[in-house]
Amino acid sequence: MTRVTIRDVARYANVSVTTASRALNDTGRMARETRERIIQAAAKLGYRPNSMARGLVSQRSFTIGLLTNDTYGRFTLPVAAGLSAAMVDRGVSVFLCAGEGDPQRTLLNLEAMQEKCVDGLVVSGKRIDRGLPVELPRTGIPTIYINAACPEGEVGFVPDDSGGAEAATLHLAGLGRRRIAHVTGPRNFAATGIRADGWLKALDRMGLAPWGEALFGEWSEAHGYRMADHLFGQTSRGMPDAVFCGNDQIARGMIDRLTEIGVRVPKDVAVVGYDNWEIFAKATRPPLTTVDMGLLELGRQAGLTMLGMIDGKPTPAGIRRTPCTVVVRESCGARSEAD
Amino acid sequence: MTRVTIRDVARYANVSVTTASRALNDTGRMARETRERIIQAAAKLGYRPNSMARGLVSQRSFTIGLLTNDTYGRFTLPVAAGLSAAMVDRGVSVFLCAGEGDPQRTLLNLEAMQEKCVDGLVVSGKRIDRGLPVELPRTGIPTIYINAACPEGEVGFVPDDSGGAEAATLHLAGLGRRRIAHVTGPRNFAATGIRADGWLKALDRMGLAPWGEALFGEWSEAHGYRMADHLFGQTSRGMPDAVFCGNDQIARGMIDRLTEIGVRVPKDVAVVGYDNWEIFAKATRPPLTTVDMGLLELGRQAGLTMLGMIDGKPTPAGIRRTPCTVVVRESCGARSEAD
DNA sequence: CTGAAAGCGCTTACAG
DNA sequence: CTGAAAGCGCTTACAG
Repeated sequence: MTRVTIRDVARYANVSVTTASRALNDTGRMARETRERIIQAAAKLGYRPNSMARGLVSQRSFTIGLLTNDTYGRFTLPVAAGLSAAMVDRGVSVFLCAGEGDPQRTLLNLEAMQEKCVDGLVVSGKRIDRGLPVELPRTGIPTIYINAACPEGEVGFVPDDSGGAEAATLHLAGLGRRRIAHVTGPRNFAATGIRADGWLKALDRMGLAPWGEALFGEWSEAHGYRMADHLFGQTSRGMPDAVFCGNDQIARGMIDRLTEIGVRVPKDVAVVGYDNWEIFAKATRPPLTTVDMGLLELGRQAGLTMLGMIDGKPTPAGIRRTPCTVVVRESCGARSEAD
Repeated sequence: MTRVTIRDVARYANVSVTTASRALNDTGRMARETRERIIQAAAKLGYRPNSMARGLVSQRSFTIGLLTNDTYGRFTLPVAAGLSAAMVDRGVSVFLCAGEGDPQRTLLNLEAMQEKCVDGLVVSGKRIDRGLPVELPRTGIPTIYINAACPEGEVGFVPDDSGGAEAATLHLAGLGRRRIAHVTGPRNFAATGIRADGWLKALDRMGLAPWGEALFGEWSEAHGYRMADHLFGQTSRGMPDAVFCGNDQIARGMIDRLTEIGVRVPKDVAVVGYDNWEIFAKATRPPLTTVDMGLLELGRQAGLTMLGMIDGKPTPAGIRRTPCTVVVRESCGARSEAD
């Protein structure tokens, strides 16, 4: 029942612990035959190196901490999956620390991570203009900020929301839409501003005028629902023929209301969402064309970068923007004739 | 820049490492004054015990592994948050291992957890009748199964779906509804059967006959949408005055379609969902009364139990069912007059 | 090519 | 009440 150690392996293979260690780590030079004999002995005995012992001497724990304040994890979970996948292949595991936006709890987690001697720290949030509820003490631990405010001189990863918004708008324009409105979340989120800029930029590129101003509000269905009335209620001033929404919930509310008041989607109005929250986007009637932020890949990239930082590779500070893509479903009519 | 160790603390407080260790761990007996002096020295120097070193000698890593195959984490995330909260207070951190339902990856994670010498393992899934895609090797590590198939002789946690379904149905009956239908997910999920039984049990208790059979299908809005037509399409055979839905998505589809065909919710028909997926339930028009599975608390309970198992406390095998509660919103009319 | 020894940072008998 | 020593399971100079 007691765990097999490197001593057991060494004894079994008739070598010293030193040699066993070298064979198992593929370092040093030794007779091929010896190395293989040792490796086979390890396999035979079901040897697993004790990473606490290994960490103690090598001063690396082969762990990183993921600090998140995104309780429901819609953003963090795909990121975590990508991160974890990149890491596990290299033998590093990730601690999940749910801060719940509470300074007390965050601090507790932070201390735990220090005691565990994590090799790196990933701070993951749900908005790019807010950091942790506490100041991160200067620990000297490599740190990456994902979807969170990234302090000067640190490295961050963020989806390229400007590019995503542009792509969405260009998709609409490419389908012949000319009067493209934008309904989005609260004005005080950095992301809304960036997406609105992407919308304007794409319109400008196409020589199109924006249909009114960006309609800021909440990230909710209710906001989309209300803005449908706002945009399509008074026919006097004409109507947009497309709406680019700041997230999928808004798009859902928009489409639901449009359907209720007899505006046909996509025939009369094309709608694009943002987030590609699949369970949501696919259930919208019609299924929602939306922007995917590529969070899984973002997490993977961040993981690779973290691995480099841990290995001491020089890593320039600054924010990396990873690509967003338009996922075409049916709410824009791109497939109305094709399929 | 180099980390402060217990030796630094000992030197600073003018005691041996042994005494420092005892003071910091609050073991042994020594002059109060000495103990306090040491603790203050530690605080002053910002000492954090190295848990790898501590783990090496105490044969405990103060970590557990959370193996999940619930990619999107709707179920796992609240569970993980509760688990983590219960654990962090006791100094144990949790590794997040996303198996993605892939045997290869799951195995890799499992090996990583063994190398990390986790004190416990939590297997978390999204359905109670499916386990990990690989057989868990007999490691002797305390293990808890949450929302996943729990092998004979192991300990598991699961929401009390039968009780939840009963409570939902009784809520409906208590509001005077007499013709209560049930629309739910696929027949081959264990949870659908259990919830359907709860529905029948509650009806029986109230002396009510079920309105037709349980309508199995998918866990989707589309299914709810279609079943609305099925239940309310032909007026010839009468209509239910309430529908208990197997999850919130089904309820959402149901309500959306009901509204479209002119059936008023809750006036004509009361609807209850299941899951209390808030972002969803709150956006439904009207906001959805639904069953909350208490996943956060379930996770906390599991964490406490795990802590006990790690400490060697005898823990009877078997499945624990944690309570589900009805969250009242507006889709049943419980508040139609009140508010 | 191989091994004995020191040491990573702790805890815990054991001795005083 | 306090400390010197051994040891947890590894890796890595150092010596041969």
